[in-house]
Amino acid sequence: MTDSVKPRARAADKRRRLATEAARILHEQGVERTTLADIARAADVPVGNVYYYFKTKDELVLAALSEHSAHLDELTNRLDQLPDPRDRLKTLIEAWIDQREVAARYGCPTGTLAVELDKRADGTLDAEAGTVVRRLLEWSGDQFRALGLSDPDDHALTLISAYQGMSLLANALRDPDIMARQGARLLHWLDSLEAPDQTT
Amino acid sequence: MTDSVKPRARAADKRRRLATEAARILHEQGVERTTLADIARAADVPVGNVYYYFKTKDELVLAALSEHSAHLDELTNRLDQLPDPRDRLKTLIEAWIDQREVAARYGCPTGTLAVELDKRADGTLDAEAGTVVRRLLEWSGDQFRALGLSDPDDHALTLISAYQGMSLLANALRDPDIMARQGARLLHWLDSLEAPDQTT
DNA sequence: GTCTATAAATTGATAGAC
DNA sequence: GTCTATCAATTTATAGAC
Repeated sequence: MTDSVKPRARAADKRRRLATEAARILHEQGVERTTLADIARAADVPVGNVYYYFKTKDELVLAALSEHSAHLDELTNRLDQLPDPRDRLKTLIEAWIDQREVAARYGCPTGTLAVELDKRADGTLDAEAGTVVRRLLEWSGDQFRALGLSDPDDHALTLISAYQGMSLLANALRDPDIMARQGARLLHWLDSLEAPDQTT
Repeated sequence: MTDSVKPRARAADKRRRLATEAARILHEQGVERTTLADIARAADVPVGNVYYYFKTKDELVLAALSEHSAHLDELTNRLDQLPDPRDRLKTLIEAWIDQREVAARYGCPTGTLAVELDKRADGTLDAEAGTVVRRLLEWSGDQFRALGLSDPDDHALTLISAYQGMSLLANALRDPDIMARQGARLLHWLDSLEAPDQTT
């Protein structure tokens, strides 16, 4: 009875471990330079066994993307607990600054994945990374909208664009300080935004 | 006499053709997904002959980077003809907007290369893409400095970061309009910048 | 469900004829 | 200088034993 449960639990565990390690290694090494053997080794799973859980390498990439997507959900859910939309956005920016060392070393996980997946002939995964970015854009737009700002979606575009840009530059120049400086500027920018006066 | 010149001229031509096509194809397909055969075919050079001009694939990547670097030089030299630094920056932004279709399809050539080269274990090419970005940062910083603005280097960082960010988003979402909208915002931002009053 | 062995294909790079 | 043929290594994916 107990024996029939354990293997199943371990099987689900292996799948999760593979997805988790895939997310980490694909971020660090990139999609093309990462072999299935790399991921299998990190997840402590024999190479041939990988195909029992993921039929192709693309499916593993997709699983990694889902991991990042889940992390994003977790973060926005936590931010939604804050009553003030402006505080939510500020806390988001502070989270980016906190991650500056990782960003300087490997870039934004979703952003670099988007760049890499775009260069693939397949065409099946091209849009997937865009979906994650779009969700972040929509959540940000909601916050600007709640603040009563005009053009909330343009503000969201500016914010996320700034994040992707500073991550890329921090990564290209290997300088985490870029994240800190541009992050501080974004915080100041947020403070300067005012809703149009509705009383007139 | 004339015969001895022709082959030499054609040899230099082949090298240039290889570099030109490498720059184009590496931008479109990415470094890892582009084979030497791809570049050789596009440059109309037999595969085995490529190694006479470039000893390794990395050297071809480096040559492609030099091409992009030369294009950047050409652009800034042209912009330097304009008397007003602010006009130089505005014309630069307008050039970005003009390239929106290419950016939406393949991203910024230097930016995507920087992302890809960072993911390589080699370590020899990691810094090379950063060098090109840094030159653009320095040129921009010079313009802000000429305008008498405080923190010219931070302004440059904001500008180039915005460019990289909007290119990445336009590419990830396959939407050239993002370049147009964010470009317009940058133009407005440039107009709003004022030098600190020196008379007081 | 798990794992080993190996197939099948691709690709960076070289040898050597012309 | 130019090109063909090919090597050597890597990597995705499968077949089949346990």
